[in-house]
Amino acid sequence: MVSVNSEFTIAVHSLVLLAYRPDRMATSEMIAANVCTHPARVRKVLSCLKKTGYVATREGSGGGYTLACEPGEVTLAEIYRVTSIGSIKPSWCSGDVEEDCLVACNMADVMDGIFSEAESRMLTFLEQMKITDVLERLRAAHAAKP
Amino acid sequence: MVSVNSEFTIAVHSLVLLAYRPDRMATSEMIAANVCTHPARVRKVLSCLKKTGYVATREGSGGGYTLACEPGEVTLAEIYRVTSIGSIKPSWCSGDVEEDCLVACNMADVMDGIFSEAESRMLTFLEQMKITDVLERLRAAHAAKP
DNA sequence: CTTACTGTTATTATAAATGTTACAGATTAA
DNA sequence: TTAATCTGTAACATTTATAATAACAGTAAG
Repeated sequence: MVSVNSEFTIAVHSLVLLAYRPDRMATSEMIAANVCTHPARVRKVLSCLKKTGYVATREGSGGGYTLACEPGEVTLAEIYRVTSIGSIKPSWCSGDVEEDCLVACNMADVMDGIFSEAESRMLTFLEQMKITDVLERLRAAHAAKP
Repeated sequence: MVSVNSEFTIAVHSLVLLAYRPDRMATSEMIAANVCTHPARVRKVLSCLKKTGYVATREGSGGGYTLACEPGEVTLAEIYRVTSIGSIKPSWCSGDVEEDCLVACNMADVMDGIFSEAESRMLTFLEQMKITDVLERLRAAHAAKP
C-alpha cells in the first residue's frame, strides 16, 4: 500500500495547534508531545514550513515556533505542495522501458501521468480546506462525543 | 512518503495487457514478465480481479487468464475500489485519543475524514478513465518517441 | 557562562512492501 | 493413468521505506 506522506499530517497538525494556542507559539517538544512523535522530526518538518514562511522561529532560550500566517487564508493544498507533492505515486514501477512491447515500455510513463492528474484532482479539494476549517472540524468532532 | 497501492498498477497493467493481446489471454508468467514482477504476485492480484469478474481463469495445462469484461466500459475507479481503496491514507496517525487536548485527541479522526474526501475526488477522475483510454495513451506515448 | 532552544546529520530500530519458494488442486493431453 | 502445465494460497526471506533516537554545532536570553 502506498499513501500520502505523513509529513503532511505533521505539518497540518503543527499549524493547527499553533493556531489553536492563544499565544500562537510552541516549542518542538510541546508540538511533538501533541503530535505523538519525536521533537527532531517536528523540527525537520517545521524548518521546511519556515523556509516557505508559514511559521517563524526563534532559536535560543525562550525560543520556539510561532505562526507566521493567517490560518483563515492558508489552504491544505499549499501545505501539501510544500511537504508532499508527488507522494501518491507508488515508488514501484510497472514494466520496463527496454522492452519491445508497447505496453511494457510505456506503462510507467502513462501511469505516472495518471497519478499526477489524480493528485491534482485531490489538490482542488485541498484548495478549499483552510487551517481554520480543520480547527472547526476538531471542535465539531469534540462536541459530537458523549 | 506514502502512496497508492502498487497492486492498483499491477491490476491495471494486467487488464490493459490482456486487452492488447489479440486472443485476450495470458498466463501469470507472461504477465509477470511484462509487468516486471513475480508470477505469484500477479496471481494474487488477479485472483482478486477474478472474484470481481474482470478476468476469468482456467487452471491446468493450457490455462491462464482471459479478459472477462469490455475494456471500453471498465473504469480505473472500479479497479481502484477493488484493489486499493483507502490506500492514500498514511498508516501513521497523528495525536492520541487519550489526551485531553482538543487537537491531539481528534486529529486522527479529522485527518481520516479529509483523506477520505481527497480520495473520493481522485475517484471522480479515475471514473472517467477506461482501460481503453490507458491503451490509447500507451499508443500515443509510443508514437511520440523518436 | 549557563540554560534552553533550533537546525541538521547520522545512526539505529521497526514496519511495510516485494520477492521467492513450495505445494495442493485442477485440467489437459499423451 | 501418468506427466505436464497452470492457478490459488500460504509461508518465509529479503529488501526498502519509515520513524525514532542520539548527538552536536549554532544562537539567543538571562
